[in-house]
Amino acid sequence: MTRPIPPATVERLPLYLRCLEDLAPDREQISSRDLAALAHVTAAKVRKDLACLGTYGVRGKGYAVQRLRFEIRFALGLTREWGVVVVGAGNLGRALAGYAGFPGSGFAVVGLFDADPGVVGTPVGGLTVEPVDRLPDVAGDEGAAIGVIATPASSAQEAADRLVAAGICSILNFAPTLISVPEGVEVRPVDLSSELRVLSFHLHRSASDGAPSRGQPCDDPSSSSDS
Amino acid sequence: MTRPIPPATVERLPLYLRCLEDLAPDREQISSRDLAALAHVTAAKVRKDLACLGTYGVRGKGYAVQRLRFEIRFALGLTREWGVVVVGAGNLGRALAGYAGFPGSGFAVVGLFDADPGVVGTPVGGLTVEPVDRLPDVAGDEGAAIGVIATPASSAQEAADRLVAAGICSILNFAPTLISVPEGVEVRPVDLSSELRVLSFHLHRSASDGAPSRGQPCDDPSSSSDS
DNA sequence: ACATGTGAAGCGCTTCACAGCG
DNA sequence: CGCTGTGAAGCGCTTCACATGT
Repeated sequence: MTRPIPPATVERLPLYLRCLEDLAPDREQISSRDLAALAHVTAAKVRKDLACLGTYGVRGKGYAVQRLRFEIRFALGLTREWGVVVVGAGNLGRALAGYAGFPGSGFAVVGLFDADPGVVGTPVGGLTVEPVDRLPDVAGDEGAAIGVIATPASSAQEAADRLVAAGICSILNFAPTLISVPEGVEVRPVDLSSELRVLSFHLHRSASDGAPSRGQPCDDPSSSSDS
Repeated sequence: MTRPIPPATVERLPLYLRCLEDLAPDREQISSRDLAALAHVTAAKVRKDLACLGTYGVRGKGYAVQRLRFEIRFALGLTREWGVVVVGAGNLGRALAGYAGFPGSGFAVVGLFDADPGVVGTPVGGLTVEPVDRLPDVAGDEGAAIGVIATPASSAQEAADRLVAAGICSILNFAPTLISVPEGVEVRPVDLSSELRVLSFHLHRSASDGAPSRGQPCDDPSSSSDS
């Protein structure tokens, strides 16, 4: 039951959870097919993924929504709250600080830091921007477990070093650069520019395949796809 | 040479390109091993990926940096500039508008929209926030090809519908919800809350495996990993 | 009859190992 | 000799099909 969950499944569990959370409150059961439609995946995938949790659905009926929500939260470690610190208090950092810590999310932003003295002291949501030097203190006192890097690329490695030094070993990196960290520290890059470039690839490709137009090979306001 | 490039390779090309762009200007050659170290991947992967481009390296020497940069840009469709419109002018939207359109990126933000009349008219960078109703006009006039959704989840589907109606078929969705679009429209979700939840999974897991501490199983300030 | 759980087949990506070329 | 380009093996994920259970 607590067999190693495949990475691909771990990446989808948050998706299922969000679909389940958005469900009507009176919905008690859901089939793999219906959940698959909501999550934009296949039903077989849903069943295989959920089977990893040791959560048993009911044959002929489906899964108990409430139970399923709990099982996924449990598997993801969302039965407790994790402290998050954000480094970089520009627009992005401020957006992420508000975005991440909403009540009930399982995450609480406990610190927002910036290297620029001109920004330090600014109130953001319920927090005040602090100097990066205070990172170790805050992270330690508040028991922060996750760090978010929202600095320019040029400061990202330094931010990562500070986070690691403060005992944080899970990092979300929004800066458009790779960072190096000691073994045992997990970094997940989130990169706008790379995403745009991948979109560019597909635009470029479909522009070449037939349609000679300027990059809008779709003129088909047809079916709103799945459900 | 223009054989279908595997999706996994497409996702890595922007990474290689960024590494090449960050290289010292006088660097003329680079081996697959060195590029692999910079990109945090394996050398075999680099060679297989680059072979897809029909870009030939020089045996015994490596790849010509300049040439390689051009080939990757070409493959990604970055030899021209793509117009980008951003829907949602909160902190996130403003951050993305500045982030995406910097000169030389291959992208130009041509419009920033918001449904809130209180925000419309605000200057952001070189742009002014416009009402969403103007989206079709601006997207048409400026030839925008990519849309970025930076609205709350509750408005994301509507934003997507407006983008599609305006003829845009490549969407980057930063809202924490799935959106449905007609076939032929590509959507890439970028989701902070899911990323945090995946990090939570790993924290949770390593906290269970041995270390009884509060979620910081790493106390190992050892090697700064690879190269 | 309906929907889950699961072996097995299918498929793509990664890794290996080395031939080939500069 | 060094490094690329590439078949082949290895591995994981997805899909299929159906036995199983209600």
